[in-house]
Amino acid sequence: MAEKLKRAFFTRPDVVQISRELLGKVLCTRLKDGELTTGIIVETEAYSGRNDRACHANDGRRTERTEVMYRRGGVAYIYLCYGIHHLFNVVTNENDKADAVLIRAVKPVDGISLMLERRGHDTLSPSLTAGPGRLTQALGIRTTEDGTDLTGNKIWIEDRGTDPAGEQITATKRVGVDYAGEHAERPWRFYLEESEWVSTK
DNA sequence: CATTTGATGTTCT
DNA sequence: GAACATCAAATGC
Repeated sequence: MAEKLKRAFFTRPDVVQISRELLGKVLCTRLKDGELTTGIIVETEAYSGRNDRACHANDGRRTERTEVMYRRGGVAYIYLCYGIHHLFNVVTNENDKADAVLIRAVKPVDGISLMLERRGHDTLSPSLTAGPGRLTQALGIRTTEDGTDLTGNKIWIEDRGTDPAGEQITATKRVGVDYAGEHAERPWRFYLEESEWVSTK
């Protein structure tokens, strides 16, 4: 039943559509300790490398940090936010088209005890994985995994047949990008309306 | 409760 | 120096 998403899913050109389709998919990690941790994606945001001032790689901006966004879809773009938080993005589109989807929240599924340990929590609550900096800590994702191939066996995404119905999906403006002017108003953030595991509503 | 503040790497001014 | 795709702890009602 569970099927790992293949390269062709990520190399498609419409990052906004991919962002919507990632809701209900399962983000999985099996890192150094060898233990599986997973969560259902409940909140995403789309960023386009062209004509989107909210995107780090907008209009061909190339730095050491943004270089992986220019690679072929299906790799991880992980960067340090505010010097503290490791934020995980899925790179999409073809080579030199710097699009990406930020994963903002997941609902824990497998390896919950390890996720609690990584976060220093005693009990299960939305603060475990609701938020882009929180879910990466719970899943053990760090900037050292930047550029990881998502068709490999360290970080990947599965379709377990848990896709939401269209009416469960809410589209709003993206969080924390007011500096992007009119582009900040685009409804490029998607989340599952009835989920408790969304960062903010 | 709500609001403020401290943490701090990368990028731009 | 300042700003930033954030979070948790402290402070103020």
